This record gives sequence, C-alpha cells and structure tokens, in this order.
Amino acid sequence: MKPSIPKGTRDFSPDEMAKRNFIFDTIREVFHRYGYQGIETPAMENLTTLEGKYGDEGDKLLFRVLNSGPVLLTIQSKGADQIKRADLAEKGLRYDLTVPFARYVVMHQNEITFPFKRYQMQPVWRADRPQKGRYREFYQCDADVIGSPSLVNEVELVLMIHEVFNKLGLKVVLKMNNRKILTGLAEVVGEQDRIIDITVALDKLDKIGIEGVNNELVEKGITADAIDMLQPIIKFEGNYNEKIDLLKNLLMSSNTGRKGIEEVEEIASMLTAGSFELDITLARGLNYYTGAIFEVKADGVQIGSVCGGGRYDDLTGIFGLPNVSGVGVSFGIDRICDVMEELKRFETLGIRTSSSKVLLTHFDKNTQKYCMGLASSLRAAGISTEVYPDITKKIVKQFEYANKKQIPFVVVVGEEEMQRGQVNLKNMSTGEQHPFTPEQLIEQLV
RNA sequence: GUGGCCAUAGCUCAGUUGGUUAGAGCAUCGGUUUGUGGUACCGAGGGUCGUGGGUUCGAGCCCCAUUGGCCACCCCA
Repeated sequence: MKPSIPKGTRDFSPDEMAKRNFIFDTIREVFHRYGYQGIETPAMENLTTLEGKYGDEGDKLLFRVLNSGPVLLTIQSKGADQIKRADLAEKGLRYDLTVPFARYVVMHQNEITFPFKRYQMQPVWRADRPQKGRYREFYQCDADVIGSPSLVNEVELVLMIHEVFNKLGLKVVLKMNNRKILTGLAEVVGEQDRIIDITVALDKLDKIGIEGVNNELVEKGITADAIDMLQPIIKFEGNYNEKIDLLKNLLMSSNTGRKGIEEVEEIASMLTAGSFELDITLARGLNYYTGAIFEVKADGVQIGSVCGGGRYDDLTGIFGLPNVSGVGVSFGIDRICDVMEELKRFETLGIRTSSSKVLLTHFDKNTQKYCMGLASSLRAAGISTEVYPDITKKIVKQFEYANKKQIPFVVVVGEEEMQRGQVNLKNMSTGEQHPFTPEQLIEQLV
C-alpha cells in the first residue's frame, strides 16, 4: 500500500522543526517574561465540555472520537430509533485551548492562585476543509489571565503581541475592538437580538465592501432603518480620535456601548500611539467574547489572522464557577510559519537545522571503539558528537554523510593516529586539516 | 456544506492536431584504482501516466464516474 496521512495533517522535517521551534521558543520566552506559567491538557475532552461552546458552525467542525468497544453491536441491539449520540461518541479532540483551559480552571480552582496567568502551546483539531493557511491539525499558543477584570491585562497582552512579532521580524497590524461597542450598536439601531448577524456582516467589510455588507444585512433581514443608522460606521474614514467621537455620539443612549468606549480609551491611555488600530468592523466569530477583542494580521501576506483573542466574562460559568473574568490571546504558529516562509524571514534570521558539530570517522572495529571513547569525552565537554555507526573501509561515505548533514568538523581516526595519540581534525568549510591530541581537540571544538 | 482548478519517476515539471520503445532537471545508487566531502565526467535503477469505465484501428492526450490534492466561499489560527 502507498503511505498517506489524513487530510489537512502534515509531517514536519528536521528543517521545518528548526523553524517551528524558533517560533515556539520566541513566544514561550515572552510568555515567561510576563509571568505566564505553562500547562497542558489532554488531546481529548468529553464532548459535553466541547459542545455548544463554539456556535453551530464550531460544533460541526468538532472531531468526534468513536467510542471504543463493539459500538456497532451495541447500536444494532438497540435499534435505530433508540440510538443516542453518546452511544457513538462521548469524546472529542480539542477545538481550541480556551475552553479546555476554562474546564481546567474550574476543576483545579482550589489549587490555583488568582489571578491565574497560564500559557499553553498544543495542537488543536478542526474538521474543516483545508486550504491555504488552514489545517485540520494545527498548533495554538495561548496566553490567558483569568480572575482579573483589570484592563492592565489587555495592555500587557498587546505589549506581548508586539514583542513576539518584533522578535520574529514580522510587520503586523493589531486591530482592536470591543464587543460592548458592537452590542451598543445593535441596541442603538434596535436590533439587539441580531448582534451576531450584524457583526458577521460588518466583519466582511474588507472583503466585500460597503455594498456587499449592506446586501448581506438586507439578506439577514435587518430593517432598512437599522441599516441606515449603521452607515456612518461602515463608511467612516478618519483617525482614532474622530472615531471615538463618532462612537460616543452614536452610542450615547447605550450604557453598554458607552462602557465599551471607556474600555478602549483606558487601554489606549496605557499604550503608546500605534499600538493598535481601533476597527469597529472587527467582530471575531467566537461568541464567548464580552469585552476587548483583537486580531493580528501579517503585513504583505494574505493568510487570515495570525493571532487573535479577547476578554470573556463568564467562560467558566457553564462549568459551575460564575463571575470569573478572563482575557487571552492565541498565536497561530502554523500561519506565522507560513508567513515567515513566504517573506523569507528564516533566511534573514539565519535559522538552520541544528546538526552535530563533529563526526568521528574510522576504518574498523578497533578504531571505531577508540572513537566511542573519544566521543564520550567530547560529549562530556558539551560538544554534540556523532560516531559513524557502520564499519566501512570507504571513508568517502563517512565524509559524504558529514557533508549532507552539514556537520562542520570531521575527525579521522586510523590505526596510525591511534598509536600516535593524535587525530586529524578537518574543517569541512575550509578544507583545512591538522592533528590534535584528544585534549587539544576539545579545546578546538568547544 | 457550496463552487473552481489540477492529477505523468522520490521531487519539480515537459509531453506538440489522439499514432509506434513516455522524456528532462534535481534526488538516489554505482564508477573515475587502494585512508578525505561539497564543484567535474561516465553509468544505472525507478513510471501499469491517481483509479474504474467508455469512444477509437490506436488514449498520457477526448468523454463519464470515482478518489486524492490545491484554491475560493463559509468560518477561522
């Protein structure tokens, strides 16, 4: 049979791993420096944990894990009309890291010191149709703080986002909005029940333009009056202050809306100019956001967002721990990797596959044994060392191996060198070769 | 879930209006005499042209179906 892997999944070669690990390391370092602690949760969660958290669309995209055991027999014996969903599957692969985190917080509430700042970098799975920048298995790197309503957290997350992308050498646009502003808008135009339809339509402004948005609003059954009232927002062009003024004016009658504007202003007051762009058309689909929402897009590459997040006031409520506010971000490292690849950032940053520093070559059992001893002392000195594992008279093979793996140094150990107590060290890039005692060799390679 | 494009060697692709043994580059392996790689030269292996059916004297090329991949919508990281 010919080998294959499931749709939307990927293998990562050593070369790709070097690049991905560079991104993971960069993000993890920033998370640590802001006081976030790492946790992990299982790949599978109970479906009761996952279902209903991501909207109807999200539920469809959940990977369900078929119950083990003779599932089909159980079902056959029950008869078609008696079958429940739980008979087929009661577990699912995690869809994101936020909901499992909420579950974790509730289960471990007695061990946790609040506010709890945690990060998590693990794969998630979605039964989506793959395309550019979209995979069925991909990694998210989340940082969330739960149990603190302070907007300082939002501010720090914004700072972290900028630090990460600076270190990765990527230019990005960080867009921010506030769910309360969107709620206010819906209230003001008298369509508070249709907030999701309205925001989803607004969100597409970039893609389909003003007419497209208006058409979609009509299709969704939003009243003409409401659509008229939304026009100043949709058509708005101006700077940050003008945008705030417009919103204050429009949302005067909405408590929630006014609160949203206040939050944006408070966050802005703690940040420097240019830290974010206030974008009222930014909606973000996940329906658990309640306050600030943000999304990061890479400059110059069309691939959707590379990072997103926001505040959710009651995510743990459904698991029995109400009134705990949280806020977090999620970095999509697969897309970040795609963007960096497309912009050739890895070359600029000089990311290369890590390889051994030195290969020890030999001619027979005896010299190979000597190499094993030599390797021990080199490794003890912290030098990554390989001994060619097979015995061959053809030293060419061993050199080719070093060359292909880009090992920068080769040591040649023959009977003669062994006797003399000196081995030849060859620099593979210059071609130079000199004899050294084992002690000198360590000095040369450290 | 809806729509578009594609499918030839391990990889990237050629393959002329359907016509005889389907090609190239790269990669792989071997060689250019005995303990020195990456650049040169010579040579070898490797493809039932995704799969199944049809049209035809004849199909890699045309038609239908099927599977897989890519892309867009939807949604999102």
